[in-house]
Amino acid sequence: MSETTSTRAARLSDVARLAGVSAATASRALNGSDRGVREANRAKVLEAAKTLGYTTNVAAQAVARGRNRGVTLVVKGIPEDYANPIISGVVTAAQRRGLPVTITSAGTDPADLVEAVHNARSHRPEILMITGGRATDDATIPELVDALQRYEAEGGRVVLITQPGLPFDTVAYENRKGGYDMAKTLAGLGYRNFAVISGMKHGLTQRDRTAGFIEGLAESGIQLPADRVLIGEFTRDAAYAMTGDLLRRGIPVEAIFAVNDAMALGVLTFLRDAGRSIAVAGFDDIQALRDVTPSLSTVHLPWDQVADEALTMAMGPRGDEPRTIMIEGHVVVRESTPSVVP
Amino acid sequence: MSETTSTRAARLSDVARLAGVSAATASRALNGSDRGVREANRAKVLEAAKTLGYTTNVAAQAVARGRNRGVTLVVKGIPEDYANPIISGVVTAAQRRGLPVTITSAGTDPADLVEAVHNARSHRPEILMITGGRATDDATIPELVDALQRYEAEGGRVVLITQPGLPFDTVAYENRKGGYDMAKTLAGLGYRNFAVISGMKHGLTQRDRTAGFIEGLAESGIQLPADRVLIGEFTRDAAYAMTGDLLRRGIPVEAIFAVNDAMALGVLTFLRDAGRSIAVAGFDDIQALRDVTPSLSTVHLPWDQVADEALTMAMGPRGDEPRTIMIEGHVVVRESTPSVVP
DNA sequence: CCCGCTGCGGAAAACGTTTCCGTTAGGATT
DNA sequence: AATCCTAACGGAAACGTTTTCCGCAGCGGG
Repeated sequence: MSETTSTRAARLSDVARLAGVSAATASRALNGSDRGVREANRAKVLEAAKTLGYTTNVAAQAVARGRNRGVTLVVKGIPEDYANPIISGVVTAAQRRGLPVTITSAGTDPADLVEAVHNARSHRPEILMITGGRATDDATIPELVDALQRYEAEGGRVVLITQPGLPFDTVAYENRKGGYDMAKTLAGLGYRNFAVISGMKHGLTQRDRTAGFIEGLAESGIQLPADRVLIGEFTRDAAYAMTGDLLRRGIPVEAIFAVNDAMALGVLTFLRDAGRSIAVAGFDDIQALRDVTPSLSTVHLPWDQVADEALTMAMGPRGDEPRTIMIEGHVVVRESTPSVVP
Repeated sequence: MSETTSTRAARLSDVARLAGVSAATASRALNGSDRGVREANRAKVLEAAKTLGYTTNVAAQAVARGRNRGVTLVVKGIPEDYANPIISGVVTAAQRRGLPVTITSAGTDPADLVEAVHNARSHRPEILMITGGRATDDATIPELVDALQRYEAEGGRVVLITQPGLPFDTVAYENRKGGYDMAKTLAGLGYRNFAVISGMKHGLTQRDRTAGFIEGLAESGIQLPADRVLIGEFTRDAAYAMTGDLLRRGIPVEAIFAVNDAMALGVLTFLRDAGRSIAVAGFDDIQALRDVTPSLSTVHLPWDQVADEALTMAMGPRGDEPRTIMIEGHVVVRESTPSVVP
């Protein structure tokens, strides 16, 4: 406890004094770009800042400017081990534009999301981006919409990466069509007996993907009995467990459609552990798939493009109406769904 | 452009006025926990905050308090798809303690790290946590140390999750010993001809793991020729490519040690693609391994514990001297390194 | 020689909180 | 009934920036 000389952090006025200019000039030299500062002074300020180890106090900056630079990304349930492709997409896209991005995570509970949004809102970022599926039965939606609308009214920018339907600029991807296409593809490969491993009942993402899949099957002349749709948590581990349940029931299944890749991996691994050979298909085309055997058939989504569109929309002028950009995916057939010889 | 009524965000004084109390009281009711507020008033304030859709302006709060609540985590190169186990560990550990965590990512370049730290520092968080390997030849280290020491002098808390040796509280894991143990284990399984797939020359993590491995081999009576240590980027893709180089050279290799799991997966996949059967071992024991075949032998590290120790250290009192906590891993033998029958 | 620009610098007023400190009310103690 | 304590409250001064507004100098054109 000897050398704990608790110094104050250097502040702008310190820099200004050392450089022999006013705080206003120092500010202009360091951050405010619009107005000119004589070259000699600018150099002195930069020099002084360096010797003092000065860092802008962004909090103070945000207070003065009324807004925080950059984008705040609210994500549902980070701790999943398979990286969320949206996160890396947004981070890279923002980096390319020189925007700082702050990630705040919410639990999987809808109420957590609202809280996380409140939290993010309290940072007053220029851009507030929210990702994570919505649920139909979600009682917190009105509250969420309210908070976000208020935020927009205050001059903030809101972009959603999720299902369309909320009154905000949205980048969405074709969940239903992806499921539909996958069903047709699998039927085309000769499969007839299916099961679906899905997530929480009311989640829109999984609901649309499942509904699309069922519709695609129906159009191929295949009825999917209700008990073939298993529902649980939206995670790899839950999918692993659900596959066990499914097999224990002794239903003859030829192919399992999991509503996302992480879950599909859980299914795949369970089947391998159990020594069963059943076709598996997923959704998302996360990078982790590259290292898995058999390679997984899935619906590819161009995540980088999704993130990029979202950022472009956020940085562009605000439209009169909320816009929605739909991104299409396409089915990729790999080893996990070999064609069936009749 | 009709209803773009750009309202001001509600501020504390608005809430106070509506509740019929002073700003001071409103502040105490909403955030300042220490002092008492009469129950009736507290209720009125909360009510008013709700109807106004008030959110604390954390920037202003940070300015007033002089510090931002929570931990800022600086990570090297987020966009890797295999989730960094440290990130999820820290996020969960912080969540459990009710601390908000902000993640800022730096590129892979050392200079990027310094910049990211400057950036993080400018947020004035209570806790500044840095993860990502250090390099020996890193010219930016003095600058980094300087910035961090200044930060501590200003009253901030710095914790590193990386190699020991810098004058800050550090949580480190036994890289050298892990490599060493892995070598002995593999030798014990009967392997004799090895190659190592490693990352950037001067990275301490990979250097220690590699050095430990070589030492372990030596102690088992095996010399590892220098040309058997391949060096490239610290990523899965680079490892994939390096494995190709290795095989093209026609060296008879029985087992490949990759200095981390992501790289080991690249190796594994290349071997599979090339139809070769060579033993592979990694390091870290990331969760993604569960879904891969053959299951990968690796050095297990208790990441949740690492993160937890780091947070505990950060929240506890500051010691007179920087402390270092070493976390040990242990070898896990799985299918990718079957025992060799001589 | 005067006038109006232009370009730059500084003083000071915001920005939205927290917190210090003084004040008041009301109950407990003599 | 007078005094002392304590708890709750409010006014106002911070916190570290940005930005507005004003002043000043220098300069070219009339």
